Amino acid sequence: MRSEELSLIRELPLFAGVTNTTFDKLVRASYLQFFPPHVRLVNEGDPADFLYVVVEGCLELFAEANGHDTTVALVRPPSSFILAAVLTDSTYLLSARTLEKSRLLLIPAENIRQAMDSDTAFTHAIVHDMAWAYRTIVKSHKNHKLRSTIERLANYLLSEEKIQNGQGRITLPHDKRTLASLLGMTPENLSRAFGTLRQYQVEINGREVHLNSLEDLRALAKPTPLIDDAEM
Amino acid sequence: MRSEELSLIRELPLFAGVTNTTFDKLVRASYLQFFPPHVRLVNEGDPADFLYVVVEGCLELFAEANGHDTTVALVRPPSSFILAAVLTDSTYLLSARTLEKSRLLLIPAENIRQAMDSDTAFTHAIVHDMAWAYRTIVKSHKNHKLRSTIERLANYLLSEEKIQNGQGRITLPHDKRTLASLLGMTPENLSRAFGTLRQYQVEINGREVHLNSLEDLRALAKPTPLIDDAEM
DNA sequence: CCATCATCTTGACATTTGTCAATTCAGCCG
DNA sequence: CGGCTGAATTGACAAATGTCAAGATGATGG
Repeated sequence: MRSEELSLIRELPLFAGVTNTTFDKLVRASYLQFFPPHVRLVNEGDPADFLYVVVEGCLELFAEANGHDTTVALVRPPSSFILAAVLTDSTYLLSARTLEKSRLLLIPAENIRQAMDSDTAFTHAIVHDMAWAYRTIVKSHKNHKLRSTIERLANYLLSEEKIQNGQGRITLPHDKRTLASLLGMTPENLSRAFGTLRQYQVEINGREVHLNSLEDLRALAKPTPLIDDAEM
Repeated sequence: MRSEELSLIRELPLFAGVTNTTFDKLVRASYLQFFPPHVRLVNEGDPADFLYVVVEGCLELFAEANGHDTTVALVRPPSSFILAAVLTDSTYLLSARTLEKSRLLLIPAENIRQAMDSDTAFTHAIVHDMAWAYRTIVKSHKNHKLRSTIERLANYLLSEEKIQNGQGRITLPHDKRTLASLLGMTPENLSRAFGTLRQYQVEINGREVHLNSLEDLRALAKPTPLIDDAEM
């Protein structure tokens, strides 16, 4: 592992405040690897052998049932995923695949548990990671139970606008199939929802989206920090 | 606080393995109180001043938006709630109200954080509680995104049957309004869904439900441990 | 530059779910 | 016992969302 990579990983929230000893032990036991796009890395139901950390790229967490699948979350650096399965020493509840070429750190579950026993700062970092992940999915759950598909799309666009800070001009970071699945709708319906948003001054051209009236869009979306704020 | 109550609380998963010193400090700073039914205790958006532990009774966690509300979870003893808000020192994402007369332990957030700094066993208990809560809501999220309302109801009935161990005969623990909201549907639709289930040998009489063919119901529900198992 | 493949879009239609209003039902209190 | 209240059910209808099939579009490689 090169030193620039090491320092990148050292800065991850998961390692905030941990001792160098703990960090060295964890990293020595881990694997840092590139994976090509569209590779399935985790299968729901399998025992949780590793904690994954996204160092670069983008991962999709999804679940399957009845021949359908649905996207539960998209994970970008710097963030771990499937932490809860590792902590409870049980099976993964979600599957994961790369959306793009991605660099991941794989930390053996056993080493995570050992580090928790010996380094309180690490345990604290774990607690924060878990709490953050929990709040994120609670928000997503509220988003789905309280809003229509069009409202979810409108809020998604407003969130992206804030993230990309694009002065009302954003680029969709994923293909529309994936976006539709994340928003809990079919691709056909996503197309129609974009059509409906035209009357709110939303112009779409491939992945380029122009939000010509943030006011109009906000009036429709009614965003609230209790669902839409990213916090951190 | 009486000694029988104390020992009940001492047995909570949240306090598993913590030192007597930590436990005493926490309990001395806390309030153990009865609350009547239908009392709102927590408002989403308010700063997280307390961690709540359900010692007796039943709590409903819900969220509001656009004049609607939806039930996110029902909490029974022994379980804490809104732990994540306390750990991140932020605002509650969910509101809470009693469904029945309930006894709650209110632990000041500040004391939780202090105890985490001084007692590693407590931190570990917190980690497990969080991980369990996270997995629970991930399952709920999958339940909603991957299943129809009837499938959700069918699986709910099967889960209750397992919990109540009723040989195909169960009693709904809540009124149907609440059940409908938990399952993400309207009360009218819940009625109709019960009607549909008649052809799967489900008889309903007030809150008494007879599942006369678990096989038929399972064929419809297609339960999976990755959504429906309670684990712990 | 064309052929090809995948993605996206559109239209017609089916299904699911919600809404509103009316009615029934059950518990409770005087 | 009667009447009140809230919960639950039912029916008729509307709206939201999904499905299937057909085209359009856009990127890619020979």
